[in-house]
Amino acid sequence: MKRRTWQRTAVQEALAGREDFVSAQALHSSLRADGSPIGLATVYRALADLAEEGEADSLQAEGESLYRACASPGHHHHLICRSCGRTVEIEADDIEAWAARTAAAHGFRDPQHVVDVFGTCEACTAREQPMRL
Amino acid sequence: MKRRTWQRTAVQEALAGREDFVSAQALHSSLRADGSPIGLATVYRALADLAEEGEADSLQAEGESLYRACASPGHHHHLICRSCGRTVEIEADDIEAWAARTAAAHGFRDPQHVVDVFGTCEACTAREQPMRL
DNA sequence: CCGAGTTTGAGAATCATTGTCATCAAGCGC
DNA sequence: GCGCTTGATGACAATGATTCTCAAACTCGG
Repeated sequence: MKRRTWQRTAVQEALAGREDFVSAQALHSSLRADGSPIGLATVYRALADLAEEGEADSLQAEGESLYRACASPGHHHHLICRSCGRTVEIEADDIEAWAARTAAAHGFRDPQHVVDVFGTCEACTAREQPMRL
Repeated sequence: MKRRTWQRTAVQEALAGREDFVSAQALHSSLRADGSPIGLATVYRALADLAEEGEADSLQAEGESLYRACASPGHHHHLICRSCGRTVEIEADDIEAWAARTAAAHGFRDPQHVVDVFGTCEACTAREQPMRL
């Protein structure tokens, strides 16, 4: 059976408290900074579990895994600022349909897909090019 | 200036000779198995270069980078068998448009996107469930 | 409260990838 | 063809994220 320990709760809450994608390492540092004596391995395990249970989304960037608490429970994708990490959840039924159709057209079963859009958000665009004129 | 060494050529050819995504390690083993005394670091460097020059596609899976020679030069996506790695290149202008539209709708600039579809190809489906009845 | 079975955590271990640096060789000018 | 300059190579160390190990601590059902 799955047990409810304060460590798991702490990870869950720490994740819920941010709206950007974080690495396990960063979340661990953050927790330690807040005075929690949680172990690194535990953070990894908790995040992996959350991701598996669908309570968190994960993506790979620059060789590390990043996690984020899911705002909406269902399947969705992300629009991520490549500069500040701010993330917007987006739904795209058209994409789901397209992926399923494409897979089927080539005889592939059990289609899964990775669809993420990266860009520079307004705030970061403004910060990087302060009124160039 | 960029020099043309037999090592780079070997990597390029080894990649062109396969139609699935391979890891740098696997490609290195493969080359060594064919009698080439090429070094691992060199394979990594060559693949990174090829990817940067747009001659190879790369994607992250299970914590490692996989590479594949590009059949079509332009922008495209992949339909990948999660069991055998066989890959089909797919084009999806609709997706490009959707990604651009979505990014713009949220004020994001310079949209880039990651779109890959995974599934189990016919051959692998057949192999894994040999006439279950 | 008790006992069984999970979970934790410190540190070791793993694994892909990158850096180091002495040596090698591609392409230049001659 | 000859040498030279400089980027490329490769054996190995170093890095960095993630996972494993295993004894001790803890959760939950009874």
